[in-house]
Amino acid sequence: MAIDDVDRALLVRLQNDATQSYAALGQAVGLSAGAAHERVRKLKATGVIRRTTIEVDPAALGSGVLAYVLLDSDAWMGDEPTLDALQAIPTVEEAHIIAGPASVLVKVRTGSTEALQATLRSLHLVDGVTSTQTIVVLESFFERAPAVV
Amino acid sequence: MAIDDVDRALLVRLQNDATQSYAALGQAVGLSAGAAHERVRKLKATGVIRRTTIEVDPAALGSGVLAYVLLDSDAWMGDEPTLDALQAIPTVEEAHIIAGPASVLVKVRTGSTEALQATLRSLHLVDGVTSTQTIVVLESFFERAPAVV
DNA sequence: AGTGAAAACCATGCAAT
DNA sequence: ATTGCATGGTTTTCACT
Repeated sequence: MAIDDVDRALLVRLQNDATQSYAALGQAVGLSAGAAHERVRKLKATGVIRRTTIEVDPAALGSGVLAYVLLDSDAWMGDEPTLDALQAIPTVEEAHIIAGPASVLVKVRTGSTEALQATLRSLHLVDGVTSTQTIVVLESFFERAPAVV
Repeated sequence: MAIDDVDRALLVRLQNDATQSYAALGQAVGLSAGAAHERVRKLKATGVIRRTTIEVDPAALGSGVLAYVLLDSDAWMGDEPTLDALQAIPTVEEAHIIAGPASVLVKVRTGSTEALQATLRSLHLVDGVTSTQTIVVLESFFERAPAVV
């Protein structure tokens, strides 16, 4: 799909506030409400907009501990069993196959260091994992949505 | 604020789809539309729900390269000038002060390895940064929203 | 692709409990 | 804190451009 500057402007505005009306949205980018609606419909249909969602404050829900964990392995971990095992751990927010010393990088968010420890235990139990290296976040400067280039 | 199971159920449903009506939302958790609306209003007022937003597919917008970069420094980087400098680089999606060998961990998303290189150059120009260590993501298993515990 | 308007639907406020 | 209802606004569709 071809995405032009108007689409990008719509995406930026919806990223900031997805509750605004199509009338407001259209006015901001110089379009009628109907036209704005049609563009957003297409962006959703083609998958550029994955979904409309809420951004939750993890700290308000009691998840104040953030860490990144590097997983070393004795086998190739790029297959579905690994994905399933990692996805089954609710405190694992991201999982990536990486180039470099380790095999997999996961982002973990928990409510306490004890819960982090429990997650590390779960990670050690994933097939192929031989060791982990944990990077504990002391303070987050920011976590923001992907830039709309 | 006290968050109960009904609130959590509402949060999970809104994370999946923030476009549904309060009638549907209320029915799903055993509440009237008005009551569901009132609960969501409070969750927004107290900051548990930060905002309603769209989730964009970075790949569809031409950002297919993901990397994590560790920054070493010769000074304390936990202050505002560092935050501002990192925030000013649009390809930097997250920045965290970390415990361990390096000082700062940043998440970078670009459209090409050339653009990644340009971001690394920008990171080297940030005050205090002495060296960087880049972890390139080969494949993302998943990136999902924080779990509502 | 965009416009303008019509119809169905929903958010929002309020009185009552 | 929840309900049911009224109303003003919004989404959604459609004929026309």
